[in-house]
Amino acid sequence: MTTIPTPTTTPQAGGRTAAPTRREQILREAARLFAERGFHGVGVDEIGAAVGISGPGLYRHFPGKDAMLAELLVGISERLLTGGRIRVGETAGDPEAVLASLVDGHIDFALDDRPLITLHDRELDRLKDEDRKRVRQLQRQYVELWVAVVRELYPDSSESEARTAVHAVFGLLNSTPHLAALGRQSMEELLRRLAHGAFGALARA
Amino acid sequence: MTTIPTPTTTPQAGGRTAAPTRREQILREAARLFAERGFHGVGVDEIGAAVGISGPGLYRHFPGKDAMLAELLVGISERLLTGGRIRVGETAGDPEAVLASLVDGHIDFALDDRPLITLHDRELDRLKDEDRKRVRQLQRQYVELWVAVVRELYPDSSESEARTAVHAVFGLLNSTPHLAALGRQSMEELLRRLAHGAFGALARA
DNA sequence: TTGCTCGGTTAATGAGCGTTAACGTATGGC
DNA sequence: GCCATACGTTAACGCTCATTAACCGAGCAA
Repeated sequence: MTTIPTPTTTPQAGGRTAAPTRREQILREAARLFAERGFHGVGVDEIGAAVGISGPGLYRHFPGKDAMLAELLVGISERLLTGGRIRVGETAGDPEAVLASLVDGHIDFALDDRPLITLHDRELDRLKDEDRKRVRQLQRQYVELWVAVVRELYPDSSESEARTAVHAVFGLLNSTPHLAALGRQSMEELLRRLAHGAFGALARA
Repeated sequence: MTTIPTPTTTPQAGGRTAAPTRREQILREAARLFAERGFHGVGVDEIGAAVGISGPGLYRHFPGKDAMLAELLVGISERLLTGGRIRVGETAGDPEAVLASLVDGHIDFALDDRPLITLHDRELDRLKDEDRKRVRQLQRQYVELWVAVVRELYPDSSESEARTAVHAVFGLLNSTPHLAALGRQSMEELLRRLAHGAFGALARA
């Protein structure tokens, strides 16, 4: 494991939208392949081939295969959380609007980044202890965002009831990767209705 | 791959509930381990150790590691389908009752056999083409069972809408493996309400 | 007893794969 | 012009791991 100029955070600090750097290409393809065949099911040679370089060439960009997975999982967790926080901030005060915004955000995410969503709950255990702890912490905070607003909206439900419901709705929304039919628009619409329908059941106790 | 007296179906043809045969022990432990760490993440030595024998001893009971996974996935798919068919038969004529029964059955299954439910949609791709086709066919038939009754109950929804909703509710119910709190009874009750809430959203179009 | 089958054991084999070594080549600042 | 750096390449190396070989004791039927 030779040391690399590894930019622990995302590259190009400015936030510009330039041509995708090689690093980003690799991450995207690795995500796709990991999601398709599992972390252990994909070889470094395959990942390399997917971006037009061969096997060990990857080690110019990442210290190892593990590091790719770690960056993917930490990255997705961070994006989910900060996205969620922004949405909560935007609509603060109106719990119904907050929940709607969280649902919409999560749907966008599930539809745009299927492979990452898949990885998110499939391959967490392959991480080094440190990374896994970080990811779990981020996940927990994201869930708490939802739980808080759900309890505000349905005060009769208990803490663990709300938390379970949130996890269940995540399961519902993340079921997306398995399907393709139905087109983006109607998919969005349908998932939204199903999610709100599920949450609504918390009221009719 | 030496040939084995491999009983393609389940052992002890009588249907008695005897002490679990060695074969069954192995399958149960393999399911647990595969669910925890993924098919590639578990070694045969580990599976052997889990039942008190060592690595290659498994080959007295299965022709290979793949065969264990195949039997698990085919088995669960068959049980889901036949269970579903029985429930549909029992309550035929009353779509609402049929759907309720399917939901209850699936919940029981998800709560009783978490590891298998996890495997079911995580490791399908590790199967030989033949087995994978068989599993997918069984899954499809099971889904069709649901789709038929959902469309009967909500005639306004299109075929693909109904199918997507069914998959989504599966995702909701199968989210179970991730949690532990809340006790069996209330978990059942909550999942039931969430699932019906989601389906109900198909009406309010 | 004999000898077959059942269910184990440990040691060897051989492939796959992550990682490292050693080596090239363009490019861009000095 | 020079040389360091970035980015690749191919060829080992070494480990893990599924599978096979070779061997063994306990029942148990004839």
